Formats: sequence, C-alpha cells, structure tokens
Amino acid sequence: MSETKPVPDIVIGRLPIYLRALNYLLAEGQTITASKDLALRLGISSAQIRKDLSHFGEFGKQGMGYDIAHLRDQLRSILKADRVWNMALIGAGDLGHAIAHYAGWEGKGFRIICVFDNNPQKIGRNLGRFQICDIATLAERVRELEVEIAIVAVPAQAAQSVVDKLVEAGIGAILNYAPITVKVPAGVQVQYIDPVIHLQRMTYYL
Amino acid sequence: MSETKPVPDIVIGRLPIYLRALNYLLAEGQTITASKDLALRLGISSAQIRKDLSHFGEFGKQGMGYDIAHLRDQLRSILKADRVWNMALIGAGDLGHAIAHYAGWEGKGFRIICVFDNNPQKIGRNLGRFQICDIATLAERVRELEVEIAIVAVPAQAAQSVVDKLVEAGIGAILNYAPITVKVPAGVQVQYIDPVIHLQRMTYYL
DNA sequence: TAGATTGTTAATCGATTAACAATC
DNA sequence: TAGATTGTTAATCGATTAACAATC
Repeated sequence: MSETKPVPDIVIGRLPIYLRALNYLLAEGQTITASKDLALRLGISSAQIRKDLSHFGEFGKQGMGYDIAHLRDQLRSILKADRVWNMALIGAGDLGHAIAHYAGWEGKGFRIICVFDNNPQKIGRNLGRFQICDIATLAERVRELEVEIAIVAVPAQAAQSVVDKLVEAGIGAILNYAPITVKVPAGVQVQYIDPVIHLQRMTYYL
Repeated sequence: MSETKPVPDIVIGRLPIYLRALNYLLAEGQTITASKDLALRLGISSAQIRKDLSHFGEFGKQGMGYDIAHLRDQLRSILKADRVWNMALIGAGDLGHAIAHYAGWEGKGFRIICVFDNNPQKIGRNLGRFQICDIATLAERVRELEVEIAIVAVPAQAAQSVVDKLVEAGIGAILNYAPITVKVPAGVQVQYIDPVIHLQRMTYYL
C-alpha cells in the first residue's frame, strides 16, 4: 500500500539547473531567493519550480522564500552531488584529450581517475597526468578504483561495444560524447553530449 | 484562416537524432528502414517517429518503410543542415581551445571562422589557425564574415554580457558552454552544453 | 493476392499552470 | 497586523500511444 510514485525524470532533469543557479546566487553574495526570482532567471514558471521542489520536501517559508544555502544543500543531497564520484574516460583521441584537460569537473564532485584506449600505440603513453590503460583491463580497474561513472569519447563505430564492456564491468552511468544512440539495460543511465545535435536544433529556426 | 500551428519544439529536438541515425545506417550500407527499426535503435516508439515525421510530409511507403537516403535528405533540408553555417567562437581559454580544435563540426555543415576574447594578453595571438580578435570588434566582424551562430566559451560571470553583445550584433543562435542560464530576447535560440548538469542528472539514480 | 508498414485519428497519459488557503 | 510567498489542488494543456484504414 506504500505505492510511492517515482519523481518524474523531467523533474530530476531540472534540479541540476536549480542547483547551478543557487550556487551562482551564493557566489554573488545573496542569501534569500523566491521561486519568482528563480523563475525569472531561469525562464521557468515559479509554479513549476515550487512543484518540482515539493516532490522532495518543504524547503521554503511562506512570505519569505528560500534560504539559498539551505536549499542548495538539500539539492546537493538529493542529487548526491555532496560526494566525490570517480570517473573513467574511455578514448584517448582528440576529444578524450580535451575532456581530460577540462577543469570544470573538479570542485563539482566529479573526477576522472583513469583513461582507457584500445590502440596499442597509445596504451602505456600519457594523457595529461594519466597513463593510458588497455581497455582489456577495464573491468578489473573499475573494480579496484571504484569507478562508478564512465565518459565515452570514442568514434561512433566503437561506442556500442565500449558501452557493452562498461555495463559488463558494472558501470551505472555513462556520459556519451560519441554521436550515436547506444543500447543499455534498464537501470543503466546514459546522457548524451553532441554539439552537432544542439546546433541542428537551432538552425531549424534560423 | 491559414492558422498553421508551429511544429512543437520537442519534435524539432528529435529530428537531429533521427538524422544522425540515418547517416549512421547509410554509412553501414543500408538503404531501407522502417519506423519500427529506428524505434528499436533509438529507444523511441515507432508511432512517435511516424507522427514526428508526419508534421513535414509523407516520406515513407506503406508496406515498405523509408528510403534512408531520401529521408536523410528531407531531414537535412528541414533542419537546414544542407548548407554551411559560419560560427564565431567567443572565449579563447582552455575550453575555447578544445572547441576550436574539435573536428566534429566540419562535414556536418558547421565551421568556426573567427575567435574572440576580451583579454589584451590574448588578442592578436593565435588559437589554432585563428588570430584571436578583440571582442570590441565583434559586431563589425559578424557582419563582414556573415556569422550566424556563436559558441560561448567564457566564464559564467562573463556569459550574460557576451550574450548581450552577440544579440546586439544580430546573432540568432547561441551554443552556450558557460554554466549559467542566460536571458535572450524572443526569437534568439540558445542551447546549453554543461557536462556537470548531465552528470548530476545521472547520479540521482545511482 | 497476402503481408507489411505507413499516416492519422482518437484515447490515454502526463506535465504545466492558475489559483488560493495556509502561514511566515 | 498587512503583505508576501509557499505548498498544493484542480483545471488546462500538450505529448504519447494504441489502433486501424489506406495502400504499397
């Protein structure tokens, strides 16, 4: 009888946007905000923001709004952004190179701790501060290093087989930069980053 | 009386995914596909694919499915992906560097043709094959070079003012890598790329 | 023809919004 | 207290799906 409906994916998808905005407001030195303020900043209705938050509890005070630091902490907790996540990077090409050097992770609780490739020319060489490992050693290293998230930066043709290996190795979340939709078993999370897709979503309107 | 409802944004958002899959099938040497095939590959219902396409015309044959090359051409035309778009890159930091060197654009009809920064230390220097220009010269260069799309790769604190300058200069589409939601007038397109947002959308489920 | 798949309609499902009592 | 804003309900809106006649 304790049928709790899961929070819709679309709501979860907005929480990181809220969290990002709250961090920004904090950095600006603000301490209080209202759903109307956030709504104006984010281009989302205030009712939607309140409704989204209400899935998780009551974080505001009537007449006052929200304590930014408090709401930030709550969202970090809900999203599990209050801990550090170990990530593996698969693919040591140009794209992998850029991702490995990207600074935006650290400080947000995400860190790349190992890099894999299947090219014998690359294995053993360095990519930034990492030694490139043979993808054949993926499963054991993922276990040893307690990797929970993988970033896929291999060519489209290789992506599905890499993803299969990752799933096999017990990875639960994959950030896929390869320009292809991949198949994963239910329960494994995949998110996509493909700039071309975003650009084509805009050119239609130009 | 010619009230034509615009095609929903969410439908436009899926078209590039379809196009990407069709290109992949073509590269694999296939010539025909059915909505059921695509559905299986993309994790989308076949009814939805057919409905999405029906907004733009009748591209299939009953009993047969779709000619891949033909449907690909149609989608390219709808999305205006059958021409070349000139892009300006704003921000010559680490992220801008990675974006400028990213190879995935060319061949898809997108090309960066100029790079801007506001740092006097950087202006005049080279970023890859580009000489970094003063952002103060943005408007005139955008006009001269017929730039229609901008990629924003500046720190969050600078993003809104850069976006304001871009809008002022007549840019109609912005791909924003800065981790902040920006305000633009109606009619200006913005798409966001922030890996942290994608990662946080997954950790909730882990 | 028989089999398959489209394009489209109507039904279902889910998400957004408007409105307001509760309350700080 | 008066004013403001939350959390939540009910109404609206829009998107997805199931089903099937049309037809290749």
